[in-house]
Amino acid sequence: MNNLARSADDLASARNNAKTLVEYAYRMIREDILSAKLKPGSRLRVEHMRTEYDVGSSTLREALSLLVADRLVVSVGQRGFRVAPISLADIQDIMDLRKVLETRALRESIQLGTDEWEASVVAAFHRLSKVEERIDGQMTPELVDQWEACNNAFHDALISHSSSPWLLHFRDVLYHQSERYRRMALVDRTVPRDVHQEHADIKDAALDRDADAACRLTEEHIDRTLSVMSNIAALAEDADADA
Amino acid sequence: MNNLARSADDLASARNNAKTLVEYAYRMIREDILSAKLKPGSRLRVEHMRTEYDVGSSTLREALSLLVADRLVVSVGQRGFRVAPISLADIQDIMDLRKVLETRALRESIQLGTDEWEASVVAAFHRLSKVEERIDGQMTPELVDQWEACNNAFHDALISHSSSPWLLHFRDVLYHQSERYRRMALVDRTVPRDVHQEHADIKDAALDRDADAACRLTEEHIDRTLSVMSNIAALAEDADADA
DNA sequence: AAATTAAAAAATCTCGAAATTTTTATTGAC
DNA sequence: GTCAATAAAAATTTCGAGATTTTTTAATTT
Repeated sequence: MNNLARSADDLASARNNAKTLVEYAYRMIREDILSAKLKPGSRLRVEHMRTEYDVGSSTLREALSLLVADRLVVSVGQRGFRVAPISLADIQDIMDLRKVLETRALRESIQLGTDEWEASVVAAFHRLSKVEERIDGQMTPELVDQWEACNNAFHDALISHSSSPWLLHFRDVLYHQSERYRRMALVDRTVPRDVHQEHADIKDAALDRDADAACRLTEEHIDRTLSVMSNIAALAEDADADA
Repeated sequence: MNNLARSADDLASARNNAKTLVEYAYRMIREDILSAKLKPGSRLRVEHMRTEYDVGSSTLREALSLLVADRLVVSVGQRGFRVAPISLADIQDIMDLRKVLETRALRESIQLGTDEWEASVVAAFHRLSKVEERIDGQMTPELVDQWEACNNAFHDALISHSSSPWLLHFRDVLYHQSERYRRMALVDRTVPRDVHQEHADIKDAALDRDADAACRLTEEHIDRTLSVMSNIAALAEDADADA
C-alpha cells in the first residue's frame, strides 16, 4: 500500500489545477482506486493516507465521503473506510444497466445530434485510434491511462447530445465503475479482440443516423467487454484484499 | 432559515439512532431539504448550520459532501454549499427516467417475487391505505411525513425482488429527488386525484403477475404525479431563492 | 489449553481555532 | 456621480489535537 510514487511536479500541478484541497485529494484517491493501486476491499486508514497524500484528516474524510457517493469507497459505521470490493455479480449488474442507459442516451443523441456533434464524434474516434495504434506495439501503464481517457471521451461524445442530465450522470457513474474492472482486464488481457473495429462500426452507424444498428453494436460491444472482464484474475480468488 | 424548531427529545433520539454524528447531521439536513424547510437554491452557511444542528464544522462538511452525492446539495469551488435548485426541466427529466428504471425493476420483481414478496406488498399497501384514510379529513405536516414514508415503502416493496442493486440504487436516488417536488405539491395541491385507486390497481396487477399491466399503470401513475408537480408554485417564479 | 476479562494501543470521529479566499465597505481619483 | 483601488468583514477551507470507539495484547481463571 505504500510507495504510490509520484513526482513532486505531478503533485504540485495537481494541487494547482484543483480549486480546493478536497478536490485534489478526491481526484488522487479516485485515480488510485480506478488504477487498482488501492486494492478492492482494502482498508483506507485516515492516519496513513494523511501522510501519503499530505492533507489534513478532515480534508481527507471529506474527499472519502465524496467517493462513497460514487460507490468507489464504502464506509462502515464506527470502523472507517474501505475501497469498494469487486465481484462478478457486481460487474455483470453494472454492464447490464450500462447497456440500458447507454443505448437510451445514444438513441436520443443520434436523433438530436448536429453537424457539430458529428465532428466531435469523428475527432474523438481519431484520437482514440491514434492511441490504439501505439498500443499494438507495447502496453505501458501510461498508454492504459491515455487509452482510458480517449475511450471515455469517444463514448461521451457519442451520447453527448442526449437531453437528460440524469441519464448522463448515471451512465457516467457506471462507466467509471466499469473502468476499474476494465483496467485490470487490460493488464492480464487474454482474449484477443478487435476493439478498434467495434468502435469504428459504432461510429459509422451513428453518423449514418442508424440508431437501431448503433444501439445493437453498442450492446454487443458492452457484452464483449464484460466477457473479457469476467476472466480477470482478481475475480477468481475471493475478491477482497487486506483484512 | 432560522427556527427549524425541534424538540430536545427529538434531537437526543436522532443522535442515539445514528452510529456517528456525521450520519445524524446527514439525516437531519436531508430531511430539512426534502421537506423544503431549507429552500431550493438557498445558501448553506457552515457557520450558521454549526449552531443550528449543534455539530462541528468538519462533521457538517462531511454530511454536506454526502448530500452532494445525492444531488440534494451542490458545492461551488471556493464558495460553499447550496441546496440544489429545482426546475421544471429537472423534474421532467427525473420522472422520465424513473419510469424507465421503476418499470424495469417492477417487471423483474414480478417475475422473481415469492409468496413472501406478495405478503410484503399487501402489507405495505394496507399501511398506506390507512394513512390515506386519515388524510382525507385534514392534511397536517405530520401526515405528509407519514404518507411519504408509506408511499416509499409501498413502491419499494413492489420492486424489492429485482436482482439489480444498481438499478435499485438509482431508482432510490430519483425517488428521493422527486420526493422534494411531491411534498411541495402536497401542500398547495390543486388537481384532485384518486391516488389510492391508482395504487390499488398497481398492487392488483402485480399480484396477478401481469407485468405489462403493472408497468403500464406505474407509468400512468408517474405521469399523473408529474402533471401535479408541474403546477407547484415554486416552479412558477424563477425557482431559486436567497441570494 | 480455551475462554473470559482487563489493560494498552491504534484507529476513528469530532471539534474549534488558524489560514485562505471571497465578499462587502470605504476611500480616493477622475 | 462613476469607477478603481484598498481595507475591513465574513465565509469557506484546512489543520491537528483531543475525545470515543474499536482492536489488539496480556493476564487471569476455569
